[in-house]
Amino acid sequence: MPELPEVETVMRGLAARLEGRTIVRALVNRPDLRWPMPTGLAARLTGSKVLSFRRRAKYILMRLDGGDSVLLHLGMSGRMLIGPNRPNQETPHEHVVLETDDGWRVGFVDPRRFGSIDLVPTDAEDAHKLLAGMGPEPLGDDFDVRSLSAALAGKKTPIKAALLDQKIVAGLGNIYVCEALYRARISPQRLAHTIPGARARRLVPEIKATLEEAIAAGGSSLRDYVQTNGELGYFQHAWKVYGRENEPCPTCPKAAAGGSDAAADAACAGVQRIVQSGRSTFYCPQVQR
DNA sequence: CAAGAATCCTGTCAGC
DNA sequence: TGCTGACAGGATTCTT
Repeated sequence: MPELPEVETVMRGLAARLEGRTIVRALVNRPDLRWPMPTGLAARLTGSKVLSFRRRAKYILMRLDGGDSVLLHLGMSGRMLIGPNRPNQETPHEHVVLETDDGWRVGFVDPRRFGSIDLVPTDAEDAHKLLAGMGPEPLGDDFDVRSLSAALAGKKTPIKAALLDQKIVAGLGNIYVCEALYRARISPQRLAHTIPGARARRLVPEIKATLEEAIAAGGSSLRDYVQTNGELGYFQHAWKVYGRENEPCPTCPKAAAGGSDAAADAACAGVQRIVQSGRSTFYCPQVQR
């Protein structure tokens, strides 16, 4: 489930449970996820104290005493299960398990195994191959109209694809790109180099607002997530276009609402789904230009 | 070099 | 009910 807001939510849940704790036992249940597990991972984790957490793009960094950080990516299907440590708690696809000195258990579950885990020196986290070259954090001050405009200048790819490119902005995924483009009234098919200017001035604040609202929604349900099965947040109810193919566009007037807008209603066919670079895009051609 | 396709893997769900 | 195919929130690697 993980785009930036979900990763942020997961990171906060992990921090609340693990910061300051010592890992008394670590299980590494398979030799690889997307890539081979780092050598000596279980040994490095066992006995370590967890100092702090950080998120970078869709990655979680867990700092350990001793100078290493664990670099974690949830991939497409990764979840963290947090609960009291009890016997016989095997869960399918639970690839890594941490047990704490205060009797808690954290499991990394990832059926599709697109996730990854690595170790990186804490003082060189951002030099890791997976983080080097990453674009600005969308919620940071470095991401603004100027920086986005510069990154999009001359790009002939559709804006949808450009925003999914982590080198341009780090942490957006398919859902939030669709939502932010809708809110900014920009067609996902518009070429990226036409965005700088008025459109970038609309887009940047909508990206930030969409992510902030989603984090607020995910954070509110953190307790549920900790207690049960990893179901996260309730922001999905706030999606305006994602996953809503053929549903009415929330902006376009509806015939039932009055009748005087019949012409506009006839022009709006509702939310459309198209495929761009192999992935679904949801948008309203009437609203987004 | 840039842009799009193929790829890794399993689970779920719609349609027959 | 069971089978089949499409599709899924990612991001690297391979082709064009």
